[in-house]
Amino acid sequence: MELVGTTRQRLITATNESFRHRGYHGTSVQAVVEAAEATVGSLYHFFPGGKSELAEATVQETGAAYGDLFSVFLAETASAEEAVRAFFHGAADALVESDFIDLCPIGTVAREVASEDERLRTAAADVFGQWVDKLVAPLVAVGIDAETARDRATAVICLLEGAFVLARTSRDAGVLRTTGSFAAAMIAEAVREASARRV
Amino acid sequence: MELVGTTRQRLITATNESFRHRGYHGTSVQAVVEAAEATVGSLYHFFPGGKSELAEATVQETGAAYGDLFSVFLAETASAEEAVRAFFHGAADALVESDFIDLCPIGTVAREVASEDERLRTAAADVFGQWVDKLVAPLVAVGIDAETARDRATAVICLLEGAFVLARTSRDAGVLRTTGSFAAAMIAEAVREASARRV
DNA sequence: GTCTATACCGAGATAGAC
DNA sequence: GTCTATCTCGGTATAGAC
Repeated sequence: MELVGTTRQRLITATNESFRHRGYHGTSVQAVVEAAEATVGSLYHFFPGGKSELAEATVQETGAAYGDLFSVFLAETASAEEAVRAFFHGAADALVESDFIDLCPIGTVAREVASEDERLRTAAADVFGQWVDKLVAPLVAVGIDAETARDRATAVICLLEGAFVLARTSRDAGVLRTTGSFAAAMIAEAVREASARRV
Repeated sequence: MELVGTTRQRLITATNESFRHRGYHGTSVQAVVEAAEATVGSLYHFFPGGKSELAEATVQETGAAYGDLFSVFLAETASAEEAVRAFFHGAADALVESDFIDLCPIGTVAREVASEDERLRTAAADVFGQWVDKLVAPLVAVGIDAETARDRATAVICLLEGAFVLARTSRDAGVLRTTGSFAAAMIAEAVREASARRV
């Protein structure tokens, strides 16, 4: 693991890494502290709320990083359709390289604690909301109405999150590639319909 | 909770229930035993492999139950498209009724342990495979080629699994309904294409 | 801001009577 | 097949020196 950045950053990186392997309840603060080459004292200094607060920060920062990554794909490709396809394919590559580690610990953590840790649940919900918003923007920009754009974008995130589950479980990254094609096609279709309506 | 059936069945029911709230690592054998009104002795009698073996049986039996449920929808509706739509809508209702409990603990458990418990991972992968097979069958029956049928069926399961994550996280069952419409439309489109090719 | 020591609890699992 | 008692370990969190 990369031991870079401030103590706070290393703690978050180590937490994220552990979440990807074992989820929230499978992650111990002791193990996080060791992996981050920090101490429990430091952890409770930065995160007085303990494990839950550390998890919240990890979800928020990891979620934002994913959002930024999608923005990069949007900027580097010609359309939302292409960006979506590239994102799914990039995810497939990353999955294989990482030996099928969990690509979205946020989804895992959210499912584990949604019934019992409201702050952590809303943190995860906010992340998913931001991702949807990120994808809605370029769709609305090409003339798709707001509601349709939101439904399609949500479906793409569902497809992505579901493909993460199946791919990790079956150790088959191909799911992400075929699913990515559907997601891209779904976006392309919405764009076509919108431009046809404008004519 | 329903305290019915043999001790073994009650243990599995209680385990499933706890998985839906807290996942695998958040579930303790003691809590399971209490909820099932059994004892640790009984648990280790039926599941000598302990928690892991109990989880494996729970994943298998719960997975099969979901598969059977989909078969019922298939039998009671006129087409795979309708069955898919009905399944998603039924899930949305169940989610609200259950106060947004995890609708698919299998996905959660798989993500938590896929890197560390190979038997449990394959048990979950088998379940997802069976679900895909269940949906592939009626598609092939109406003339869709095997590969297309498999890709579409897989996408539907991804959509379902992803919608579970988002719906539970954001406490919004609407995601399951709109996503279900996309899933059904995707199936309907494949059916149309297949019949057009036959003409 | 970092460290160690420790309090306190609950985990999974086993033994052996019944 | 069921029960209780118990073993051993690791969990989160805190206290207080530095």
